[in-house]
Amino acid sequence: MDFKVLYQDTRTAARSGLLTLDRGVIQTPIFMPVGTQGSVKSLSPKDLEECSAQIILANAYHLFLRPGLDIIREAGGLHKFISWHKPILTDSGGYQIFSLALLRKVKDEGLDFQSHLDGTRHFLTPEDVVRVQQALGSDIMMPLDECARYPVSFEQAQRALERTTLWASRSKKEYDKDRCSAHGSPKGVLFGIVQGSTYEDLRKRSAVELTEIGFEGYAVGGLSVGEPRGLRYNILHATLAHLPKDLPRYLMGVGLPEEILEAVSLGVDMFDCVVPTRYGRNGCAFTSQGKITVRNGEFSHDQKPIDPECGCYCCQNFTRSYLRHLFNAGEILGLRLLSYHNTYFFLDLMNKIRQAIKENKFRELKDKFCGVPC
RNA sequence: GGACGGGUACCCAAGUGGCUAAAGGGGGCAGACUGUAAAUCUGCUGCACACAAGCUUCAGAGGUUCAAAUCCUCUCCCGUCCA
Repeated sequence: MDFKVLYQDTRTAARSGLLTLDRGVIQTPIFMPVGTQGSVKSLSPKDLEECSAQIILANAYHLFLRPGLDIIREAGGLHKFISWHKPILTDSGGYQIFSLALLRKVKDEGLDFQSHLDGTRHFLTPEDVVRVQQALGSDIMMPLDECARYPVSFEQAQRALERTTLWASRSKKEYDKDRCSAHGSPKGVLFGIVQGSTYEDLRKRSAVELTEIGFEGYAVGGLSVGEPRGLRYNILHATLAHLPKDLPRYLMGVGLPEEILEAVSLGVDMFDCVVPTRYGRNGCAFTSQGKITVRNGEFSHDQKPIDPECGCYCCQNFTRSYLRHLFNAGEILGLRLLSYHNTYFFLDLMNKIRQAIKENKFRELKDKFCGVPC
């Protein structure tokens, strides 16, 4: 893996660069559409290419439970299985510790959980989780971490952070083992995940400890879980200050367009979020004029495209009136077209961000965008 | 002509003396969604109103009762069956 910052904005910490992986070169800042179960919901790999996706996310936890590693191995790895040949970042399942809280018990040794699908019990160690991701053929692997809910006491946040560091260190050892054994197939890299909730000193400690272990990139986890926005950016800013400047920084699970702009201005390189596809499925579209709920009555006679400034297939061919009709009639095409548009919109925004950084006009872009309610 | 059954809000439909401005669906209107157990979830949906009081409702008209969508009488409509 290689990461090069090519352009540095002079008025903010925003930067643009190239992240080179075995399966492709990624221009940063980048947004990664989320395909938890090996599918960016309702979109085909062809759609994703048309939207100029450079990398997508998949989830090791979900794929481990279903269809299971044997089936993915049989297919020749995740890329072949899902027919997506650009890079894939796999999330470990750390977030599922957070979102499926009722079904799991977190121990230092690993994660004891019950499948949300059939109730079967499983035990996964951080080493297992690295091996699962290696078996999938992941390009960027995330270690098992403990994502604390919000709000959480200092002591609990500290415990989650200590466990995250312990697991990070064990993940790194497991990862190093495999790297020593030489074989020619594409190799994934391993990132670290900073935790520490909204406590600046915990965030600093987490960042420092992970940097000592040494990863190929660093993610900030445990944000956008309900904390106030102002606090979020203070914490993000404080966290980034303790991470290496010459390695990629990934803000996990974020976010809305204005949140991405804010985070880019603080120096974040990578994002992922379910928002474009989930909002799309639920009848909500992002536009250059802000967010609109396409289901709403005001669009029943609106013969304009979702976003007149958008060049996507949906906006070039269909009206708001038709999209609203599709949603009202429960037609599956509606949610697919909106997912397509939203994904295109987010990736186009990232393209504009990169261009603006290159031209040293990022501040102007951000101000223009954040003047619009998202 | 006769015998039953039925007419409840935008639609379907429950309710058979007070706890009913009226269950539940559908439809309509709005909101939420952030490393996806989500094509999901939450509100509102007689009128008026910022809220509260208030006003008008269960085919229509009369009646019984302290109290009626609910009981009685007549009328009008709709279905099914028999002549």
